[in-house]
Amino acid sequence: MNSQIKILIVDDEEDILEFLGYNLRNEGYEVLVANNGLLAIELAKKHQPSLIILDVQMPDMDGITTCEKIREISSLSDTVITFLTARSEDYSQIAGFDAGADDYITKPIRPKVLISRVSALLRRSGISQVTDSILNFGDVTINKEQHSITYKGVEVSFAKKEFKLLNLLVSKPGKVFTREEILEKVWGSDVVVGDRTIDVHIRKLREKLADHYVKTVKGIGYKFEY
Amino acid sequence: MNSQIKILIVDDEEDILEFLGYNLRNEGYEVLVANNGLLAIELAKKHQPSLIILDVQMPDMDGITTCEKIREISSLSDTVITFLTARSEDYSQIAGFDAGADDYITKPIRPKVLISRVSALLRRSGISQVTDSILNFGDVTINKEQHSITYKGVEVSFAKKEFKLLNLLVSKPGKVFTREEILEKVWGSDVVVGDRTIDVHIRKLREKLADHYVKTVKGIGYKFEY
DNA sequence: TTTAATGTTAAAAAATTGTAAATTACTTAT
DNA sequence: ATAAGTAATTTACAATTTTTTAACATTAAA
Repeated sequence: MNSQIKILIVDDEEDILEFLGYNLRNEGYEVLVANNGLLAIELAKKHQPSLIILDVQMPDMDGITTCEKIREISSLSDTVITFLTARSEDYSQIAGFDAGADDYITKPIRPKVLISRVSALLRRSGISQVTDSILNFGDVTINKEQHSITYKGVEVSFAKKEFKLLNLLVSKPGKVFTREEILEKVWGSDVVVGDRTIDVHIRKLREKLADHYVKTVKGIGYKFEY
Repeated sequence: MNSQIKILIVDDEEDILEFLGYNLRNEGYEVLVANNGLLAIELAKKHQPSLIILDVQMPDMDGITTCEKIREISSLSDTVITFLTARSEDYSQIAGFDAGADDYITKPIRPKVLISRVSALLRRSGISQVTDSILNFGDVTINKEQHSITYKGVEVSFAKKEFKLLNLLVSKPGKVFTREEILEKVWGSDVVVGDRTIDVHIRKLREKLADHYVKTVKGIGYKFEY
């Protein structure tokens, strides 16, 4: 179910808000609306929607500016932003959306197209999974929200770094993460640690889960398989 | 690397084909060209490019018609189509979307804009991730991201150098790589290794895959065939 | 046939990773 | 503020895997 996915619609035209809102609510999304950029930013901060649909042309603060401001908010880095544009609008105007939009939807809007576009966007950014924040891999279940992991049904406690490391590996099962990548993503780019630190943490994961989940690719790095 | 993302360019002007082709190849894309709609459709069917760049104005069959025909081909439903239009052609921009295009690029084309637009399009449609790292040669499948190779469906483990060597050979099937080239690309220009080192590694490849994939060209080097 | 080039094998050398224990850094509760 | 507990890192060495070498066999082209 979509029941907990939040979508924020931003447009100065009441009609559009209603039209989009109606259709999206119908699909089970939780819909928030704003008729101007400032309100949009406020609502976005407060509710952390998964998706923001943003009209380009608005009085006071236009969509592009709003988008840029939203992109500066780190708590919203996972939020997908899509523009709403009239077909006639010169693309170059929209082109500034390198700045941070993920897609654009052109008016006039056909409901079916809207729905499929929205669900594709959410799927693509992995939000439909993240939002319920429970991941399952074989005997391993990860609950990001609760920061807990169960192996074969029983809860296993993971220290902070271990959790982060496992989450990184699990974020793309099968993909090999190089030592550099791991250092960068788990420890941070500026931190310097000894040669064996990663190995030791990998070992902890293997101790707590079955060995076969975390695989060494010698000379390259590690990957998660299940 | 982008090395296996295919882009088909369709334009009746040779200059444009060359210009676009040069710039896209430079970025690592595999570029196909067609100077008319019929050839475009044929090539598209055969190679299933990720992106088709289609000039609107062409003799015989124009871009819009071509686009409509391509959109009827189900195997190409994931292909992104973008039009190429002169800035002044306003109508075609609108008609283009109805015909099934995903975007349009206006002439004159600036290389950097082209590149960023293309990568944005591919990113948006999730293609860069999906296609990115899976190569197929007969019974051999190479997944760079997973750093894994399967032969006839079963995974075979390749050490780092072996993997690198196979990838080099495979990067241009049929091309003969001299020993010097191989040394340079796999070992690096400054490394000095004995005479038999390459042979031993080639042997490893042959052990793990069927013999016939890696062929010796005596006095010159080795090539990959399938 | 001759001969330079390549194939084959096993073993040595080098590189990389695994592990346990000790140390240091942090947190938490008293 | 201090002690105790937990987490993170380092160290030193073991184990494993990869890469190279070297000696000899085989092959294909001139």
